[in-house]
Amino acid sequence: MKINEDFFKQDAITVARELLGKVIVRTWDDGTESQYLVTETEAYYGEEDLACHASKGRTPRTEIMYAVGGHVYVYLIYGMYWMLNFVTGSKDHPEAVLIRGINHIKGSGKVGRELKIDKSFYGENLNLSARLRIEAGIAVTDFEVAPRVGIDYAGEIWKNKPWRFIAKFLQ
DNA sequence: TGCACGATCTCG
DNA sequence: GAGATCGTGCAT
Repeated sequence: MKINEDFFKQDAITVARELLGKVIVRTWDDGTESQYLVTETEAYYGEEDLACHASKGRTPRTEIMYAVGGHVYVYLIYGMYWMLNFVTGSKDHPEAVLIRGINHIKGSGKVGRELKIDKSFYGENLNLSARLRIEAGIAVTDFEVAPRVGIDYAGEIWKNKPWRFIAKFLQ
């Protein structure tokens, strides 16, 4: 079952938590589908969040984060890994949720590789996409909260925000 | 027009 | 512990 299309209009922290246990459905070029349960996420919230790419303002790369929730934000990191994010919140307020883990797969770089994410997914609308959609999955009430990973440059305040969510099942 | 660096992973 | 590998943002 498809989720409410207003789901991604909530703030990034809420969406990151609620995304645990949801299902990412990937439709491949040959028409077959694969389903992945979301197990780990991170929230990036607003220009004031120094760990958020939008903290440097609107650029061609971050532009999509300023769109209303429900769009896909992807970017290349370390020249080899495509990171999958979902834009959240309202128009003109940059927020996104990074998918760090699905099923048994841990590590956001591996998530992008498993789902065959690339530049062409940038800006995709989840409510219209033929390749990617989110469906209601199982309720996750047992999860861990932790600081985000790999953002030492963001300074004490932002670096320590407990905006990483890890589902406790299947660990 | 050039350069340093990253929301990472894999292999020694 | 280092290398792979390249788009982005900022300095020239």
